[in-house]
Amino acid sequence: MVNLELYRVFYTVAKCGSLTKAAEELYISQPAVSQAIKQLETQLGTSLFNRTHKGMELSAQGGALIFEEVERALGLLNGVEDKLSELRHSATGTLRIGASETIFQYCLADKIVDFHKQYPQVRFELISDVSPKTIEQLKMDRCDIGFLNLPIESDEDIVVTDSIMLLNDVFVAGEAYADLKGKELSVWDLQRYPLLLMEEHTVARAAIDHFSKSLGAPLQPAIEIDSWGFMKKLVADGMGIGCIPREYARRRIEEGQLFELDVRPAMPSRSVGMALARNANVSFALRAFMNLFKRKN
Amino acid sequence: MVNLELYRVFYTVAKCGSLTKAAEELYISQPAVSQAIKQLETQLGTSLFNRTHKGMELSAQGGALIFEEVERALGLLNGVEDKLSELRHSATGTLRIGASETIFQYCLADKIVDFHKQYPQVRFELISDVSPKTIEQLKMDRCDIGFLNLPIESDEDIVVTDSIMLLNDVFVAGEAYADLKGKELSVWDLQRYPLLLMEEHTVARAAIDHFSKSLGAPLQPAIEIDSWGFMKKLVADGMGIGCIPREYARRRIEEGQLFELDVRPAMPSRSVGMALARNANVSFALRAFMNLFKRKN
DNA sequence: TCAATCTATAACTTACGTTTATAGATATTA
DNA sequence: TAATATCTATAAACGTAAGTTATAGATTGA
Repeated sequence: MVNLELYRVFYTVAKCGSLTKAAEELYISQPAVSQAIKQLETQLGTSLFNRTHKGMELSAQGGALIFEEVERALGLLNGVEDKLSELRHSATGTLRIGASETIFQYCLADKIVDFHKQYPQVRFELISDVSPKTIEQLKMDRCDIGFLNLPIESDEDIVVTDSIMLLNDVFVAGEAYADLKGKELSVWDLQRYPLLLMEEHTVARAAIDHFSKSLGAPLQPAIEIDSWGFMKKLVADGMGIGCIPREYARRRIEEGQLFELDVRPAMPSRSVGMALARNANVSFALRAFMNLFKRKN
Repeated sequence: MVNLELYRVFYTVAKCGSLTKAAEELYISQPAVSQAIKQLETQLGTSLFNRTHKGMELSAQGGALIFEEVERALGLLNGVEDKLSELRHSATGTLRIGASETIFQYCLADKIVDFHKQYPQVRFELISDVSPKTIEQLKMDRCDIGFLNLPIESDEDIVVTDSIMLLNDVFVAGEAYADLKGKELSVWDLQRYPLLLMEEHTVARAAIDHFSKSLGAPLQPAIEIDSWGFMKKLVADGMGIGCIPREYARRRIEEGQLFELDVRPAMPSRSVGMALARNANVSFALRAFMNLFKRKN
């Protein structure tokens, strides 16, 4: 098996037409080049060059037969270097983002649109899954960055970079409960109403459960739902009182379809974080995308 | 600039999915492979593999991006080795033959046809030129083998392999000179007839000149010609007496259009030789072709 | 918990590629 | 016809990069 470095020497000599010039180009001495060619010739069992007084020229039945293929091969390998280097120094390639549908919708959609305007060369791959699954995706190198509902279990292979958004869970109701507008309520008061809560095994639900239990007033849902959008609709239709991050319900609240109950104490805010696999490559594009979420001080 | 050998390691690891197996395949130790990959990764500035408990898998934003190109490049370089090796071990490629038109016609035509039947894969390049020029062609690597009218000046860069055919120059005439049939003649007798001789600066002419001068009876041509075919026609038409290798005029003699004069002493025979450039590659095809001219003992 | 399989790392060794120095060959210039 | 310049080839000495051995650490499955 031939040492591939010899092909680089071969190519350079062929292009320069001279051992001496090739040596300069390769930043090695002329005898080194001479020996390399000799070695390649013996290993291939063929003389590749005609030695003339003015230098080296490809022999018709040796070097000339292989020159173009060697050229293409070296071109490909150079391309490989360039490709990766470009990937690190300019915003190209693919950005694989993992997050829950909710986070995509409420936290990322705008950012992704903005980013795409600025760097149209970057392709997106959006992988929507619940936060624990997103962590798996990160570990399995199925996505480059994940956006997670915090807190998550600490994990060796995952680096949580930042908290990019605060979520404030609030209780909301529709016109059917207009009498509650402006009234100060406690968690105990809520137990008397039909509650619409996010389904179990979600960070949002865990937050409510933990909050209500720690106050000694566990809340039971009348209806469990797996989508914020659906919850908002049902609550607006008067099905009961919902618990939802204020940020997700902003529009309906502004439009008056929903109003926020004045529950005290308020639930502590949750946050959405940004996570990377510990050993992942951080491409230029990824870094640029992450910058969109830098805290503005 | 990345050491190209590292790509071979990269490729093998990618295919094997394991450092350990790649090490076996490459006949080097596992740590050597581990280090090579590490080195390639640092030189390319990117991690190429995901290390898992079951081995190495290409990372989506690293190795997977370059794998196919590396594969193609290595394929090309392997192809190069195969191509040259095939060229030495089977009859393929191109055979570039240099010779004078005459030699092509009278000595080589049949052989080339035979060879082509046996090795249809071999392409021919026929370069017809006078013998001294053919020597130049050999030196300049424009042909692989030359067929020359001997003798030639001895030359450092040329190896004359063999004498493949004897040429016996004889004097011939047509029916116009029928009275000379069967008569024994000397060179002096010939001086009285119009002679058709090959033009100067050819081996054939030099042979006649040398022969006649050494006998003290230099022969002057009435007509100088540059083609044996034309000479045969003119002689047959009665323009004079021609001097031509018997081998070239065989058909016309057999058909009775020409007859051979009984000149004594006869001219010494000349020969056609086979010549190679001293440093040339001898491909399998070339060797096979040369075998056609082996003396049959 | 033990055995089997991975990869990673450190320290040592060796062999390959490089350099230096020089010779030889050919063409160009005076 | 020297003398100079410019090629490549070769030998010997050298130094480093690549490979080896040995071992650790991590994960999986019996």
